[in-house]
Amino acid sequence: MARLAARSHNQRVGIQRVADEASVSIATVSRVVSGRGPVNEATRLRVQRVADRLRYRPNASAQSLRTSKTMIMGVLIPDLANPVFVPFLRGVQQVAQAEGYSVLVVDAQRSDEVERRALDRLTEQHVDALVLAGSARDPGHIDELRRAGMAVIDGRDRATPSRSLVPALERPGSIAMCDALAGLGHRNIGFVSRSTLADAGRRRWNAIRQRCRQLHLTTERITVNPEVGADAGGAGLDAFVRRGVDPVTALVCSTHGLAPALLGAMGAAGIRIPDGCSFVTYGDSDWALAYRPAISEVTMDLFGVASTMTRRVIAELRGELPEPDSGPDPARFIRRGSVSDAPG
Amino acid sequence: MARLAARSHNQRVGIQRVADEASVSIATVSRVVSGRGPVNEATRLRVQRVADRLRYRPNASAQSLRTSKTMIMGVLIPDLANPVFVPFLRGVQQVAQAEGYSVLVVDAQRSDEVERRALDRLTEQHVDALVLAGSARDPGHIDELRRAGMAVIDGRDRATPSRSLVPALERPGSIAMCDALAGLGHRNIGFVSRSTLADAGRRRWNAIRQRCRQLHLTTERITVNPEVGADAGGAGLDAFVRRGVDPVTALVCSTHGLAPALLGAMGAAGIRIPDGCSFVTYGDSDWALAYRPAISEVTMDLFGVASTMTRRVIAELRGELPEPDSGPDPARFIRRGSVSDAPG
DNA sequence: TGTCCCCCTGTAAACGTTTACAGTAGAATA
DNA sequence: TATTCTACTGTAAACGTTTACAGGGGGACA
Repeated sequence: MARLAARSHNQRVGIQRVADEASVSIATVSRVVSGRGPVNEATRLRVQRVADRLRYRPNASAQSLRTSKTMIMGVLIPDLANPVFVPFLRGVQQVAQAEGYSVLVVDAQRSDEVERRALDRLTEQHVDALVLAGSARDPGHIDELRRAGMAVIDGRDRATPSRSLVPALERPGSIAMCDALAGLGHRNIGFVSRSTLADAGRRRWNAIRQRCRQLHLTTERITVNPEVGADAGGAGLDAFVRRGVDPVTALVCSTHGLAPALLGAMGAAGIRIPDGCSFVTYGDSDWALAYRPAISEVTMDLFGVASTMTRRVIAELRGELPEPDSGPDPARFIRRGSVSDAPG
Repeated sequence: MARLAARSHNQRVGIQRVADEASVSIATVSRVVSGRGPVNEATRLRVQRVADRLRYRPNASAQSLRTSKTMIMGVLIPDLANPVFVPFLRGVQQVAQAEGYSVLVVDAQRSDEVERRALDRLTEQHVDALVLAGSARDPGHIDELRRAGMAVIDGRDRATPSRSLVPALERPGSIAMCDALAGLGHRNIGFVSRSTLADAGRRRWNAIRQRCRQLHLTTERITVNPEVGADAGGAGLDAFVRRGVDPVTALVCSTHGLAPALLGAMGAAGIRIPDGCSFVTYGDSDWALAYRPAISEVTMDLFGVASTMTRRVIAELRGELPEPDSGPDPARFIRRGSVSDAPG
């Protein structure tokens, strides 16, 4: 008995039920709840009240089936484990939510196979639009989606012809940093990393080297391998920083995870920041601000980029024209206390 | 002309089209693509080929409308900006994806209002299930969803009656850490933080104090305010660590963002880790492993927790019985090089 | 008072599936 | 050969909306 009652309560209340209870046709109910079409004020109130009382919620599947709009957008993240993409996701999420869209998130987990399957499912799931963070492994697939009428926006769409979003952004950031250091009189810049350079590290090192060459600065690649820390490694850095001719006056840390260890090593070796040596790292870390002196960083505003992309794709969906490109460059060098004029 | 062709190409191919082209009824097509029901092998092949050729994709909205299953699950994150929740999201995502579900993610942005609206939309969106990270601000709302037949799983469901997931997990981690330190002979433990303690900090400090009292250890609250860093702050710590009677032999850092600064200060003050003092922090940081000595941490396996929760809710959806509670405790103290026996 | 118009409301046809049910053809059995 | 069974296939009715179209009732105008 109780069971039956529960069941009947489970019965989702549909438009028909509301219509009956309010003694109108389903068309009128639809007009009331969707706010489209003319309806007498008294009727509107009555229907509204009934709908509220019954806790009527329009069935999204039926709506999408009829209108072929789901009000869902998909976002494809190459690798959620990489914290770089979290602000991106937040950016999409926030704008989408504000504009009435829900967000279906897919983590490709760095796997082409997973990405392909995920995209397949997304299209079946009938998302209205697709926001791509970073590279699409299979551009053909994407084009196909576009041809099928889906709104797709890709990091690549931003002028840059680069294949992937992050590298495309990182380069200007590295360049800005080199320029800033040069402007402060630094002539020899050290790039500190482990002996093997991952993708990101290689890109950064290449960008720095290239820009420094243009600026007539010299660069040194400094390897800490692998036992850098408060105990060891400082001596090696010391050799670069304090040598008589052409000392390194600014150190760039290849990756954000290495920085605390490096800072520890420098402290142990008696290298003061920024007087003895300026210090820069990549990323967007909570501790970089907490440190004294605060650590300068090359950062990417992926939150901002994602917001813009999402706004664009929504504009496209609505047939409006996209907002103009504006705002500050998403890749920036943020100078903090850890960077000062070169000595001498 | 080209335009018309494009349009016609845009026309989503439905089950009818496939049926016509393969000279069968739509029922048969449905049977083939869904794999349910008997169908002659030759027919199956023919239909399959036509479907592939036409790139037929069943319309998800129609399917859900008919079956009232969306194969989407929602996950509600209290605050995506808090990196603690990222592994949680990954856990949900990964399991869901593997089991054929898509994930609709909602960021409550620490706002009750946003959370309420998001939940509303989720229910309209007709997700099959809901995974809640952390507290649900409005338990009534959740209960209502449950009554409406949705599978909902909440962090609170794990034995602990605590209101929110993270605090509930963090406490055992803190306790494990205290136990470990006690086992190594530490008798006086310092808790280092800024002068004002945020929620998380307060919880940690309370847990530590309470456990240490049980273990007959003494605790000291040490405030670094706010200019700790390689330059300053070390002296203050020094006073606690080196004093004659009852020195602090282990420092616990209140929050992961403060740790690098603290380590810098200790290095500058000449406090060696772990010989001069053991060191522990909270969180799950990439740099904690890179540091030398590697930093010990109190961590929460939110990825694991989320996986389990998701598997559970999927089991519920399928009417299977949930897998038994197993695996290691999600809250752990991970001892690394930064912790050693107490001196003496 | 008759006519036109406007505002509101109802009817019914989609949207693209799944699935209960009925039907058909051929094989196997009597 | 007649019957029953099996294995497959088709028909049609949902699922819960939106929306084009038609209809009805009253006020304004002639």
